[in-house]
Amino acid sequence: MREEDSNWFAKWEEEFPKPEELMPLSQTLITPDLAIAFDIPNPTSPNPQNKQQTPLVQSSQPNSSAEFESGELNGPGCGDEPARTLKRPRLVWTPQLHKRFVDSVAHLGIKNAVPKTIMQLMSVDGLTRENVASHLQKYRLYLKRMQGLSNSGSGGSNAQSLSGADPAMDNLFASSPVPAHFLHPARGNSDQFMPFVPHHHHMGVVVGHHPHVQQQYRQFGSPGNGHFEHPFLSRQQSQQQVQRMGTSGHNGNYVEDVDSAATGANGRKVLTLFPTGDD
DNA sequence: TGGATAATAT
DNA sequence: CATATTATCC
Repeated sequence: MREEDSNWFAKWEEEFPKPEELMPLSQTLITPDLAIAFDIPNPTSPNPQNKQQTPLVQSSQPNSSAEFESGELNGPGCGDEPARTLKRPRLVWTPQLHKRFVDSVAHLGIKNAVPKTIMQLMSVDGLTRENVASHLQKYRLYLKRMQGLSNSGSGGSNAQSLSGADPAMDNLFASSPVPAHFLHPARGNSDQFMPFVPHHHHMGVVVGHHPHVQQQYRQFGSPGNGHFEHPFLSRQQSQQQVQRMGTSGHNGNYVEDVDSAATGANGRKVLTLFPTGDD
């Protein structure tokens, strides 16, 4: 008797942070396309910016970014985007993004959980099949690793304090609950559910560069949110929810809805996806 | 599509 | 320099 997923979609949405609940993140919430559309310098431009390594963290406002790209956008050769090669920077898989990923896979079923389908189901703007495929690969490894080690008990959905699992993987993957069906492949009853395509929040691609901040488990960021509004952006006004769950600096603590801000260091741009309520 | 490998970041 | 994470190639 597995919980019927009759209302899985409902739960799914529940798990997602609503735009209203999201915290305003003053980041470079601009997608390459959008940037181009606005005729502004491409945030993804290979601009050799100086590495602004701000040693200090955003102690004042953890959830507010220190700066925007407004100033650094215009740099030498920024106006000229040789072939606006929309070369997106490395995609940063945030726990939430992973959550969506896992949910999509779970809802699709292992059988249909192919990169293409997952990507489509996720409806994340900016996400490419390659991104999903790459991550899916890692995810599979994680599941495999876990299956091999967590065989005791069919209870099976536990996965965290395993001494065999790689710490790095756990960190990210443990952030999102792994459906039980994942640990046991289609056995006899292998049927998936309907290919329902949810159209809740949409995720946009954000390309920003931040000096630090990335992990979720650490000090609890004070919810002193700074509210910033972007001058432009009419379609994707997104806000990020910076919820940090950190406890005593110990590991073994998993976060549930942690949203980590992607940060890029020195001239490196990071691509971040954030949920938006637009479709 | 999936897996291995390279590249890059931390 | 080692490890981790993502992109890319086949």
